[in-house]
Amino acid sequence: MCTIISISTNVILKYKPIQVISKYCNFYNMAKRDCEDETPSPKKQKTGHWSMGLLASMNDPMNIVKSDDLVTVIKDAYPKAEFHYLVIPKDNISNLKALKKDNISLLKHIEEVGREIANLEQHKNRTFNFGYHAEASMFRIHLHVISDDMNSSHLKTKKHWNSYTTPFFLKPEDIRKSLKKNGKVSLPTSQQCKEYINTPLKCHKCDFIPKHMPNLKKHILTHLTD
DNA sequence: GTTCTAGAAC
DNA sequence: GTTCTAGAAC
Repeated sequence: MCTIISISTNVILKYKPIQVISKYCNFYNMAKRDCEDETPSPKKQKTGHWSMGLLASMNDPMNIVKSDDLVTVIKDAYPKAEFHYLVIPKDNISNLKALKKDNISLLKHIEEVGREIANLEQHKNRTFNFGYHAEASMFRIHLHVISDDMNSSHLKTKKHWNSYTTPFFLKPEDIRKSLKKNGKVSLPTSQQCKEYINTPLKCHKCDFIPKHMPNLKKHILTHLTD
């Protein structure tokens, strides 16, 4: 856990400008403290830094929806729709930038498992979207499998909304294609990511332009079907 | 990733 | 005065 952060911090130190270094060092120190804390609280000992949350979740049998040799599927702890799952590889791939051509078959498997989950009997008459966040907050790549109702008390901010409804939400097949073609994943720049996240709110199912999030949340109820 | 809250927007 | 958003969290 500490090793991963040390390596990525070294890379950041090599390439990022000073302001960003300070931001990441701060993040590094927080995570490092969690790793090194000799007398952690029981809660801390279990979960560690929040960015490690997925790893803790996938190791807790209570959270596991399905697993096989290659992947674990968990329910998102803060679902942004009525159904929201994460398909996570057992192989420790920290983020999309760490993907190699060798991982293409694993990515295909992740998508297959995602489709299986979406096609479960309990999800009949539901439409699901599949994607990776261009900039994820949590370690270990994870495919979002999310129903398109977007109806959830945990969906609160413009960032939440736009992270699933703009090109910030990367199609799994595009990830695989760019990996096959270029040997690495082509990702939007951090500036592009900011623009996607700051895109004015718009309903994902019609032309409705909401005034603000509460307005949008009320509006999407009109699209619900059962 | 979430929580909290100051101050902007209404 | 209330609602809403955006940024800090050491």
